[in-house]
Amino acid sequence: MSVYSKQQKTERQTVMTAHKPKFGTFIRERRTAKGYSLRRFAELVGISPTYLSHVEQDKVDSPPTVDRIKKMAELLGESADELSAMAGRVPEDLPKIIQSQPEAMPALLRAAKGLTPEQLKRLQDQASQMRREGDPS
Amino acid sequence: MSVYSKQQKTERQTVMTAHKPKFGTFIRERRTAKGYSLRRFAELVGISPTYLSHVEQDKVDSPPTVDRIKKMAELLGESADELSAMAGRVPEDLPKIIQSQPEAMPALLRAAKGLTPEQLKRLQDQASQMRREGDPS
DNA sequence: TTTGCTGTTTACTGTACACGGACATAACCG
DNA sequence: CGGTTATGTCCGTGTACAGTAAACAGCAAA
Repeated sequence: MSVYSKQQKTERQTVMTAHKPKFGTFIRERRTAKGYSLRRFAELVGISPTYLSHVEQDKVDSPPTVDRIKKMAELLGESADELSAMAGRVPEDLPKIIQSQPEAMPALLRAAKGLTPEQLKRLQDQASQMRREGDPS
Repeated sequence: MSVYSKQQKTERQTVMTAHKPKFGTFIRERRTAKGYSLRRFAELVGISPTYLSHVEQDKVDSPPTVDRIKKMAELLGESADELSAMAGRVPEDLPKIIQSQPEAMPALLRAAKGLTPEQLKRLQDQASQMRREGDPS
């Protein structure tokens, strides 16, 4: 470690250590419940059996990328958003949405921080309605 | 490339190629406008002059990490969110917010997709008001 | 007891994100 | 004019992340 790199890899690390139900453990539980062998499931997801084994044992420092997580979710009948959160990652379509309005989207998220699921649902409904109404300018 | 790795590094790549105003070019313009030398600015940001030079020439495949971008924004008097978007990255506090409500937050963002800045502002205000009202359950 | 599955371990690979030292160029000062 | 100092750049190197490959051990059926 040199004189630079004073505040490196902070975000990912802290996020990663935060997945409570253990991503790998959860995947293994669901995979076996679905009757997939490790090799078979790895093949369907598009990763190596080796890597899947490591992931399911939580032996990897950072979980798979979002596209693989999405594949897993589809095969297991789970929510991709839920799995992504468990893995400490952001669902793949969200960055583009955020960057399309670099000021307003982050501001909205920060304002929505801490709200209950019910409150968030109401917000979501209002957003949908705005879209139906069209641009009011 | 082996039999696996069929759909690798999709997200980052596509996002990266999307920064229109060229992140590096923009940084250089703002830095020189502020009268910082490359070495001085690099020192303040906490990166090496070499690396900064590469970044400003857009010679790097992917721009700096969010924490360094944030530092740059502060020094240059620019919006960290704006710079992050330009670099194809998500502001560092957002992943945690999203993951705190893995279903509702992505749903909200998707519903808000395509709305105008004015509409988003209205949503944001409503969110702020909800928070003041507290949990209605 | 071999075959054929299961999952696991050790070692290796390629790319992203960065650092360090040597370098060329221009400005400044005596 | 020559030497010093500050500018930015090129080339090589290092490390972490996201994986792969080959070889392995355990077990069940033929």
